[in-house]
Amino acid sequence: MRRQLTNIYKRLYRAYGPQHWWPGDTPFEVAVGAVLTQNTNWGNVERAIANLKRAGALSAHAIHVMGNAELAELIRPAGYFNVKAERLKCFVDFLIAGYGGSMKRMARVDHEKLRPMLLGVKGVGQETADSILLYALEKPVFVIDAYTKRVMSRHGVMEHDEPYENFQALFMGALKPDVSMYNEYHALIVNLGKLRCRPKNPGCEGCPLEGV
DNA sequence: TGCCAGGCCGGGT
DNA sequence: ACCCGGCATGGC
Repeated sequence: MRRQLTNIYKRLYRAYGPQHWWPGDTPFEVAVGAVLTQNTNWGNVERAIANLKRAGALSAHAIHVMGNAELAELIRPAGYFNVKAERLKCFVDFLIAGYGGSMKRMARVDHEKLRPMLLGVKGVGQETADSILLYALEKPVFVIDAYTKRVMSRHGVMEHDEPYENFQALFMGALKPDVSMYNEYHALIVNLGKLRCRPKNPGCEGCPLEGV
């Protein structure tokens, strides 16, 4: 299994090169993006983040003091804007209450302790928590998402309906903890999913994983 | 035009 | 412990 997972990584990396994720200028912006991109096209998230920046609202304090309706209006392009406004608020409340609004201070917490705390925030599920841990806080945590399940199940690594924890345990049991590799691996999978590994394309023609 | 996008929650079984 | 409906915009 270790061989197969490293092989897949090497093939993707050779085919597409480094992805330099996460798209975002600061750890806080990465965390905001992680919430906004839930079941949502990244392009729409970019508009929402641009709105926040233009309004000078891309900070823990600004979001903390903003009304839910006003926040929802700014993030409207990201979809589910009412729920996401509340979720952003919950995350920001958590960040302010525990770490004075500082991602840097939150990063000092051991990730095995921090992960369940993040999961306790309403609106932060496993993928969002792990995206924040890996991409905003640079913790060696492997992120699983819909693409990962789709790609890996298609190549016989694991059944698609296995739960998140099983996929994550598979990767983290097989691969040494390595922040930059975990970062690239997940980004490459998403890139692959966007490009061609989709339900309408069962053959994956020309896919770098052909035969794996 | 309909389907899909880097999920998550709450209520029901 | 699972299953499902709801949440919503924009691109193709």
